[in-house]
Amino acid sequence: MSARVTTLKELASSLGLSITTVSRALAGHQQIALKTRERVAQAARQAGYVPNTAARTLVSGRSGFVGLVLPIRGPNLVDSFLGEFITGLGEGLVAHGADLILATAAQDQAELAVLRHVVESGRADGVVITRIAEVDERLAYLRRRGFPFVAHGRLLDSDFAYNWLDTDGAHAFGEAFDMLYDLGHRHFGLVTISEPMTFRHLRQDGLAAAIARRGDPSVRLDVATAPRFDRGARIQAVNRMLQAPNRPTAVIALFDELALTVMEEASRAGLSVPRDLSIIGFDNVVASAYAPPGLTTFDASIRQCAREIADMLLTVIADRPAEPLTRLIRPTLVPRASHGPAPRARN
Amino acid sequence: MSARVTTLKELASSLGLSITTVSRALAGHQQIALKTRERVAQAARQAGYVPNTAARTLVSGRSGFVGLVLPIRGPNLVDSFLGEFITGLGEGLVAHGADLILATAAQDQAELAVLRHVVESGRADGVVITRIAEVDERLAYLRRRGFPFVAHGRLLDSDFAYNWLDTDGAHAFGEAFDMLYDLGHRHFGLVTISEPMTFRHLRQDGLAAAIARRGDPSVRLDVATAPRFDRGARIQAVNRMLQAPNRPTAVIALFDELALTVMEEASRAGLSVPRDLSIIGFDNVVASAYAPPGLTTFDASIRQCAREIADMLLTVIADRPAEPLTRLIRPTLVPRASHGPAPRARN
DNA sequence: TGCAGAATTGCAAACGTTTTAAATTTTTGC
DNA sequence: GCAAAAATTTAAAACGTTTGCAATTCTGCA
Repeated sequence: MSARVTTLKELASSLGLSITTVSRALAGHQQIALKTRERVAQAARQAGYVPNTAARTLVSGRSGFVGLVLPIRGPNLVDSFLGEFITGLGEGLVAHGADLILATAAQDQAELAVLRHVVESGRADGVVITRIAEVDERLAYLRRRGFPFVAHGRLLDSDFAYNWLDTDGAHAFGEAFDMLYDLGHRHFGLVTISEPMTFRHLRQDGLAAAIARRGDPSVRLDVATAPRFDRGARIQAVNRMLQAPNRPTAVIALFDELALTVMEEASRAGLSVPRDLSIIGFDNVVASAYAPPGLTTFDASIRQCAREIADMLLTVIADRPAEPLTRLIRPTLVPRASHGPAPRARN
Repeated sequence: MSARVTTLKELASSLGLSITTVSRALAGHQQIALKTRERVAQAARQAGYVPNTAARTLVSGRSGFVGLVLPIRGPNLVDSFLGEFITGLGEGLVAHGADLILATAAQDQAELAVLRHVVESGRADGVVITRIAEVDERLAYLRRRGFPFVAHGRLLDSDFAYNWLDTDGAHAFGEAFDMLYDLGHRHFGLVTISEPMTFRHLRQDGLAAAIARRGDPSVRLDVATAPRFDRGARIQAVNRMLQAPNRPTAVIALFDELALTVMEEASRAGLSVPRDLSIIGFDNVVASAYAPPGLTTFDASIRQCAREIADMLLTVIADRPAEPLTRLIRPTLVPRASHGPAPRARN
């Protein structure tokens, strides 16, 4: 019934050769006679020989896998980039014959524990970590172990170097501010989250820097903060901002989901976007194109980033470069219809 | 620098016990004295011992992994369910201590070759296959090998039994028709794809069956077909349908992306949804909630399905049940604002 | 033909675990 | 206090591969 798997031993005996020779022949060693190499390759192909991963990993110490720990959030929360990110990683890995292992961290489980398990069980040759927190124990752990990894995102400041790829959110937020300023806006709103993620600081700092660069004392910035996954609190915070006696004319949101909430609540409050209120997001999620009037946002090309992360990690694994690899990717503005000139009169 | 990994041998010698005893103690064998088991567990915890996956897999023949082959499509096409699906699989697997292997099939690469590699290299104890085609060589291969698998989707008819979980698209399409019929619609449009995927037939058949059940000769059905990933052709086909002298009053789309195209083109053509045209989709993608006026669709709860698939597969791996496991999940209608009563007068 | 040296092939150990069968220690019953 | 039984522990083989080193075969040349 269930077809057995061909092993090196079987292949060897069917060819009248030793296991060693067959192994070397398949690996393409020059020391094996060309004729033998061809004969072995032919037989292996015909027998459908596929080397056993476990055996190979055991002896070589290399698994050919790259690990990613997937945290499970609430029952209805799916990381909106997961699909893109994984597709990109897969693309980057397959070019080098590597595959991805996805270890899930249950909701109540520390992500670090799962990461440790992946690393120390020898399942992976390197790992990717995402969503870097202000104080990130994963980073510290991996560094302590000297285990190959690439971070998607950066620490704010660190006393050690590591491999990372990040989206230049600071630049994007500066660009957003400049564009809105040039459209006449002076009163800005920022909708952000309360979690200690570094990308939040980087983006906010980019905005602050752009404001400072203008040196215009008439610029004003209101900030609305809510926990990332608390939709109710988010809506409340947004409404507090929109319904203030003197509301901003332009709102920049930390990411699209927040921007979409602003658009919904603005429309619910009878405000017209972008006539009464300009809104700019970040991420370019699919819904941002569909939500009327079309959200102006930044595209970070997650898939491409993930692909590069895979490349970087494979380089780190293979070459262990002395200098850490770092890449800062500039997101591109996706201008849609949610931004426009500042309204003349105030309500 | 790079911390070494503790092995069973080290743990054993530090405890003054044999490898065998330590192995058994950690596995919780009753034959090992309770006191010894506790002592070993304590030492293992303290040393941070994690068993080597490769070694364990090699000897036991079980890897603790479940495989999924991820086909890479065009540069900008990401499977819209991938994130949800993987999250669900992860959730289902983690409960049993299993993890997921994601093998990517490059664009030009046969998915079957990658699947074979995953199966025959012993990387996985079972696999999940999705997007079942009318004639699916993966299914045939896995069955021939007797390798544990669960299919997400079904063959239309098969002379053999296998494990599957499917969304009851036939039922949903029947429900959509009935609802629209009761709203007075008699002239229907179906927007579908040309690829030989079984879900297409199942849904279309469900629609046909519902139409037949009514036995109303005045019911008319127009069909627009386009290749799944050819956006241009899709738009053309939709417009041909919408701009026909006698267009349908209600359109059912094979899935949301097609429905969204219909909504866009309808609005471009100056049609008001749902006043002039009712539209119903399938999948409940995120954008369907945002695209005005809000798409009525069916939610197949991919994440939950994936979770069940994981459970099923783990059962299959562990118990090799004689009878195949099958589950038909009924999707739930998500009524939004894109459907309504049939218009009185015709254009 | 014989021999050095190059070319080719093979033996055996190792990777870290599980598991069978056997050895050792402890307990029990009389 | 001793044999038998029960409880506990261990030695060694096995999983399928890679690889250092040794063995064998071949080639060219005297």
